[in-house]
Amino acid sequence: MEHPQSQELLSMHANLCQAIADPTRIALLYELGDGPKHVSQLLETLDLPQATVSRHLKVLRERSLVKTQRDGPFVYYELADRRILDALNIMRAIHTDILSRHHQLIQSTEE
Amino acid sequence: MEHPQSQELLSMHANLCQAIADPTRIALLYELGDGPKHVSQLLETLDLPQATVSRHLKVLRERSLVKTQRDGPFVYYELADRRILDALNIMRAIHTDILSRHHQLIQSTEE
DNA sequence: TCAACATATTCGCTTATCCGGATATGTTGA
DNA sequence: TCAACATATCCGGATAAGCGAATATGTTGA
Repeated sequence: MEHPQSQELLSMHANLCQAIADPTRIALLYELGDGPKHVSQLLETLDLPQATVSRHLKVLRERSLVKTQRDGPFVYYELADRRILDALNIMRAIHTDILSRHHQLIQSTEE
Repeated sequence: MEHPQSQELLSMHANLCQAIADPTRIALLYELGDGPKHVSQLLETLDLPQATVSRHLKVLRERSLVKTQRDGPFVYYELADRRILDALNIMRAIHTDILSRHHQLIQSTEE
């Protein structure tokens, strides 16, 4: 298999991956997996300062991972592409496996 | 759908995603998608300083995304879990779609 | 044992990212 | 129009991530 990619494309690819490299943003994306929500709703479940959530939403917006829609005073955020959840789930599955493998290692060392 | 995750797990998840948030590491992972390669082979295709590649490989190693095997003077690197390619491909597909959507926007604005 | 090659690490520096608090902007109903 | 609420941005300062150059470690064959 060939994977020739320009430095430029690689950078942009990495930039997109950067968006999911933060715990708050991962939580936001999973929250939005349930459907569109406005900022106050997100604040409720995440329990973080409003400025913090807004800043992270901006990162997701800038990278086009979410889209927004204003409804009166509220701004609803929505996933722009649900495949982002697939990517996150794969990463989580890999992570789970790594953890359980480490766990096994520790177990077998202890006995 | 429920996604209750402890802050701790979210951090670790993010930490794993962090690994793919760099163009050099993405390139390395795709290179290793072809099969195990030693550092000099990776240097050839990536055309980067040896220290740089070694540092990035260390990041991947620390997060258990790659495993190593020494063969004489060479250290072979190999993907620990090929699903990482699936995750990367999804991110790339999302990125491609974003780009083409932007492109369409520009086109329709110009006309 | 030692020169030569393969790989890893350290150092000093620059740049990026994250945060909380304060403040600004946008929107509504009275 | 203005108070009240929703959201976004700005400002420092702290922490982390990136880099190149130099150096250290590991391995081999002579």
